[in-house]
Amino acid sequence: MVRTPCCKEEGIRKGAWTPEEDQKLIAYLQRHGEGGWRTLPEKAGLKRCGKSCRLRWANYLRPDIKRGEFSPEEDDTIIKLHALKGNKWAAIATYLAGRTDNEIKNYWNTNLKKRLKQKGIDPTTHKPINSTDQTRIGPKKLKLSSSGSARVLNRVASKYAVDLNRDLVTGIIIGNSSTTITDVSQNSEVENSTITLLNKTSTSSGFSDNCSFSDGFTEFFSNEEISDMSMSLDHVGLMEELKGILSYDNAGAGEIKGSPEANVSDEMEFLIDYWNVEDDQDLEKFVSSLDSNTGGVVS
DNA sequence: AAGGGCCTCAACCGCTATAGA
DNA sequence: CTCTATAGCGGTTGAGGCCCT
Repeated sequence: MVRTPCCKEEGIRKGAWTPEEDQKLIAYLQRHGEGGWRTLPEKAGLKRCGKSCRLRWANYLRPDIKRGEFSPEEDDTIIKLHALKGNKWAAIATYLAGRTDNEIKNYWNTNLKKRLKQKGIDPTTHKPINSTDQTRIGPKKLKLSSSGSARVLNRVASKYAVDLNRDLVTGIIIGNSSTTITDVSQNSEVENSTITLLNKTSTSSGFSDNCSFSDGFTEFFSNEEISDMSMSLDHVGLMEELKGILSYDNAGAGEIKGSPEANVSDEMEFLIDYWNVEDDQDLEKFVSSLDSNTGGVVS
């Protein structure tokens, strides 16, 4: 099937928007709200295609857009999220109130990327340049950086859950977990995902009792590593957040049958470049204890 | 002052995902 | 199930401004 281009008509304007066009678009959207982008231009008296109108609104005219320089905190958040998610600009934008995916993408390409390079860090892999083998040697404490630890968290979450749980863990890592946990209780999709996770891990002994994710977590990582990865949360806070997520709603074993299994090979694709054999071995040791309790190994 | 190169970022393009008929 | 419209995403482009020589 070949899609017809949205701007095929003659007389459709392209290029920079004039203040008059902006005013027409704002006025129309204030009266009628967002949506119906296909028919909007004609109704609003604009010689633009609907897509152009939507982008102009989403990236520039929306009243909640924050303009101006990025703060160091925002820089830090973008870098951490990029290490976790890659070029998923829309996903990254959800963690930065008032910033658009387009703005973050531009900022990354024009500023942050260069800055990382200047610091000797590969902006794609977030690993030091000219030391591609660095993470494969040396003791564990040296190879697990904060982003490495974050990746371990992601990997564990991925092993037991669908994307939404990984997002919750991401929330913890960048320090806005209270928001995401609040979202859990208000979003049935996230709730199901979280209960799925819980069921996977609680089918035998009960996850929040003697098969505690967070207990295993403290065995798996050193205090230094945990402290490193908690970033804006203290150690106890991080553990409590994890327990909170994993014991959400006190869902019992087997409450959800036939839940979609996380496809690790797909979900973990974003980690492949970062991961190394030792990480795998360490992780396997950790998760095998959970697997032996759940009776189900995702591979 | 001029002009060439570089940088920034709004806007566009091509594609996929999703919903509904 | 198929088809189509629409929304959304990520990559790319290009106009305009800035800087350097």
